[in-house]
Amino acid sequence: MESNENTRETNVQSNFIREIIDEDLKAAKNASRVHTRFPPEPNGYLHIGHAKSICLNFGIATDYKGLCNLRFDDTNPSAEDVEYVNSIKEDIKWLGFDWEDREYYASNYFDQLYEYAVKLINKGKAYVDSSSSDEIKNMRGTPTVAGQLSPYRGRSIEENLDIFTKMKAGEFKDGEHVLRSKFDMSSPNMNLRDPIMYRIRHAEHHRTGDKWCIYPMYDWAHGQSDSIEGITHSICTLEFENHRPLYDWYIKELEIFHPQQIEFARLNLNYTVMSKRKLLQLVEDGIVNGWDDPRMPTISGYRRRGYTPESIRSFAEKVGVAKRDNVIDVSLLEFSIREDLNKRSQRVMAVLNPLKITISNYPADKVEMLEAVNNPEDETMGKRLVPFSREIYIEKDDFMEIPAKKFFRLSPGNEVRLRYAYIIKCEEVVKDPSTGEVIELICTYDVETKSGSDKTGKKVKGTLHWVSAKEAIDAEIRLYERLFSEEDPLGDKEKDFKSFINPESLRVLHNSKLEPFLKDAKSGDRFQFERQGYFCVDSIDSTPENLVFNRTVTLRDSWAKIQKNS
RNA sequence: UGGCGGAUCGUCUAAUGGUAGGACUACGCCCUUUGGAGGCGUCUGUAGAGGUUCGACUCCUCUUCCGCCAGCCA
Repeated sequence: MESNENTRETNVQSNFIREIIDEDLKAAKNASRVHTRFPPEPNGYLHIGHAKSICLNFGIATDYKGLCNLRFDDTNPSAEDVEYVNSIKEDIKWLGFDWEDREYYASNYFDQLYEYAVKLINKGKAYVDSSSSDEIKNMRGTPTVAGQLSPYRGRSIEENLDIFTKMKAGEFKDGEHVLRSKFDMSSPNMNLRDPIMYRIRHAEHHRTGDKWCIYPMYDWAHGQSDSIEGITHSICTLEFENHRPLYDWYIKELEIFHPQQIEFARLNLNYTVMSKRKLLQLVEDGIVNGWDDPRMPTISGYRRRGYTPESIRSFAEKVGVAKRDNVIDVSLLEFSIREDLNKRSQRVMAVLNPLKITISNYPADKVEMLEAVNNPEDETMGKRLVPFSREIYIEKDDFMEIPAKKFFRLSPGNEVRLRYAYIIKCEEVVKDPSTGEVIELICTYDVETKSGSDKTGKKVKGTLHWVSAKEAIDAEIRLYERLFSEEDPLGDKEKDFKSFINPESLRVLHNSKLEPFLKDAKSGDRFQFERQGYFCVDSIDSTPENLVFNRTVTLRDSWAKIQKNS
């Protein structure tokens, strides 16, 4: 349906990172090269916070005519999986970015990293520690108390080399030894207290199989990986700021290319959680239906929900880049998708909760085909024909037997316009005798008021959407709301975040009636259901026989606001 | 109370010694055959106290508050 799914926006706003790059370019640093990278660990699906980082890194590369690599930080085989690398690649592509042939893995560098480690041992800057993990922990000290030197810290270079070789050769069990850098056990920066470089892990790696049984720690792998790839600007989140002195030290001791690390504040959204660990819990506990559940803040979740790549890119642009902690209001994300879909989506009429109307003075066998505009924001999208007949459905919410103040819709004796059709008047209310529920309305129409040729000058306050009963097609509609009912689900230290799940986060409607235009809707197609919101065909569960639509986002609803404030 | 980093409308984000601006939200009004969209407008902000200066969000001093760091996770 959309042909321009993956075009780039222009007019990007500057930020402190771009200013640093501007200065570097002015000073002709790195031969005026700009090379970034996006370095996910394949241990979960990408979320909207990653989208910010992707847009930042790939966006900078594009705008400065540089390059951006995709590099998987796959240094921990026990958490990682190819399922995740595939989903990550799909998500980045869908967002509209291209790493060309630069798909790299930290595991590509395991041999080089091993050589670097040997070099550090030879320089007397690394040693094998044979303490247990508890002992190491206890000797580390606290932020205010210096750590103690490991009894193994004084081992000779020869002995270190010997044991490290045997570690690699698989002669020890998990946890028997680690390789540590000999840095500073009394540093006030905990990251510098002889950080571990290698641990023994007899685990199958999704790329290197069983070639290795020692795996580098992130802190040992990351900076050198950047260096090997010639990354000029290594952009990461704030929590790695404390690690930068370590990365700089490794680079200096190894005498290799020095990428500049720049830290920015990660994205947080209210009414959701953003850590992969917590999202994994929601998946594993069955609270949501997988990583791509439309309620998840994952890229695949938003995609299935009906968000466009453009809307997410535009959102990433709007939130900005800075160093202070932030919590973005989800309404900004919702604004971004409405803004995009308003311009491009096909309009259509769909009755979510049907109420039958019989137009008593309309001929029983007559069917009129009425002209409807496909998108008032874009004339080139043309028009379509919608069938109209004696029996139609309107939305239950569009009728009130005793109208509230400012209720402009249908009520007994009142007139409203049917979109693209006639003005009707409610003459009679039919109720279920046992429950008192309104089950049908008997109305009359004014033949002179046909849309487009109405010369009666009649003015009505409300316009309703509708579908012709006989021609209507059925569909399942999934109404999504925010996943959590609390703005900050992690804010209460006493209660588990999962207890704040919004019970209304998913409501399924089975009796919805759609205009026949929708019968050919394809997986992923997006529409505006007039007066309701934006919906898309579910990519997993929808079939031509059983259409399933997901509500991406509601339209802004000023009537709901009036009700809420009264 | 060790180190590092932060603090500008309700929420984000600009202003880099010279008119505190934009976006979202909220609230009005106009318009409307989507109570949509659009248009116009309003509210609200430099954490506090001193100092330097003709002039301070910006520079200096002190204070307060917030985040991160004690994984063989990333």
